[in-house]
Amino acid sequence: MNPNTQLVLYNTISRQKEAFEPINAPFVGMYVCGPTVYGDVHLGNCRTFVSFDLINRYLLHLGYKVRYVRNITDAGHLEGDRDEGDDKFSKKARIEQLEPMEIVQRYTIGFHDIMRMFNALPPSIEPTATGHISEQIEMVREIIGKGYAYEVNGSVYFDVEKYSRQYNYTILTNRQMDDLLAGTRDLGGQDEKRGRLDFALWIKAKPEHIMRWPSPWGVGFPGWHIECSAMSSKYLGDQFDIHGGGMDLAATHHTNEIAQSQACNHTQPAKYWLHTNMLTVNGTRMSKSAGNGFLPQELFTGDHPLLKRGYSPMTVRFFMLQAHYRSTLDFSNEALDASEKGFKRLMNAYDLLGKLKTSNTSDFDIEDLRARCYTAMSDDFNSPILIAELFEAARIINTVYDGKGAIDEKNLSSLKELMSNFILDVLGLKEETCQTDDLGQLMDFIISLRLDAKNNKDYATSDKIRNALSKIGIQLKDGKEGTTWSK
RNA sequence: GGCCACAUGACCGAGCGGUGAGGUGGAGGUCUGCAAAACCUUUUACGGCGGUUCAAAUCCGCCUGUGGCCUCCA
Repeated sequence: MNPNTQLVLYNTISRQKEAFEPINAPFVGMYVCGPTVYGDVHLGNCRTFVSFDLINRYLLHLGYKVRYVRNITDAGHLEGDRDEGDDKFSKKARIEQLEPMEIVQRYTIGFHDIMRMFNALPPSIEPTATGHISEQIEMVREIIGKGYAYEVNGSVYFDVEKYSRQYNYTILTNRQMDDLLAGTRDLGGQDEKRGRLDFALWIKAKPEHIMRWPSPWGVGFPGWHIECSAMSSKYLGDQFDIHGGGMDLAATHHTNEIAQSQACNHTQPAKYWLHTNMLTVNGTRMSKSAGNGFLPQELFTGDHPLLKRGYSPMTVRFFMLQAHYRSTLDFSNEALDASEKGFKRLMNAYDLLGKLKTSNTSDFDIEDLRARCYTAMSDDFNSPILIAELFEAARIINTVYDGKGAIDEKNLSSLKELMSNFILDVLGLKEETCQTDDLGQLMDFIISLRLDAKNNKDYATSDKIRNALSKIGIQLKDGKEGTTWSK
């Protein structure tokens, strides 16, 4: 690693880039809001988790001991406007004739499968909301004890207006309280909330409600935001380094998390708040409600009206990493096509590293390139610039391979380390072609047959072999050193 | 309606006060039996109108357009 680069990251709370200084270096605590597992994760969800995978990987690469906590929301979030209606799990369960926990299990496994395909490292701890009901109840009790929440009819609400007199409720979004109030609808007569901005910490369960737990306020289930506050403080302490999630969570979910933690512990839960931007389709945010989302599986197979064809998981990951995590990224077939070719080019160069011949002199200075890679990543995890630098490395590799440039032992060795560090460890990209030994030997044999034909000037046969292989997705490349192939 | 972002070449995307980021595509060339791949050259853009500055894609103002949040969402 390069100790000379200071990592800076953009903190939503200050709306500027700040030097990253962990509370207890070399330990770093990072909490990321995970998925709600009542349905398949769509590609937009995946983008956030790939972004935080990059952040996690870079922190690890820099030598930090990261405890990465990402929750699974499997309870309690309500649908509808006024905390009415079924919870998502029991509703979905009724549709599919399954137990709520069966739904949770199914989609949790699906989520893990997808994350594995994207080559995302698993978090250190992946707590579930249903597994931490008592912690949530305890936190609600404390908030009531501190005077920032009140019970009505078996439900508990957070008193936002009281809180906002002592703390800056809108610290994350910098909104004015008056504007927030203007944006809310009138409270109906039946509403139990005292203030229109108040939100539920604990909700009384209706008789038909399946997911329910006993509490000091009766049988019910936790509100939307309390799980993250309870679980983050349990595993990372009342104050930790990084809290992350999608930008859509900042205004409501994270704002309320901060309020809960402040009210309970009188501390800001996280030092740095990181928010990833949305994936868009034709300029519009991909979301469940807009119906413009598609599933990773559909993207891989190409089985979707918006898709011309399928793209591999690593192509999609590379596509995501070519944009900065705080920018929106617009999805299109053309953009995926471009990323696919770029990704192959980069990985092809990486493969060539082992075949390079060294010289006594070197036309390239890898040290300088290496420094630029660290500079890019340390500037708020700027993976697009890192990738641009890696393409420069690819050019060097290809030039040397072509015999049009020289590299010495020392620079080649640092080039190998650089490529491996950044492509594999930091960007988390991996080879997708499974070149088994059997296939390799078979290909060697076919290539030797074709070489015989070529030597006999039997180009009809040599082209026939090449065309046939091309049809099954294997490209032959005749070079000075002989013929190579790739899938 | 309120608040907040963003507008970059054929496309995707960095940059955010002063040397053509990069990828894809297009054109030309080198290599090759021909291809492919690779390499070289080329394709020099920053929504509009003002302003600040020796200098602006980059700062400020206005306008236009798009999007996000305000209601579950990564």
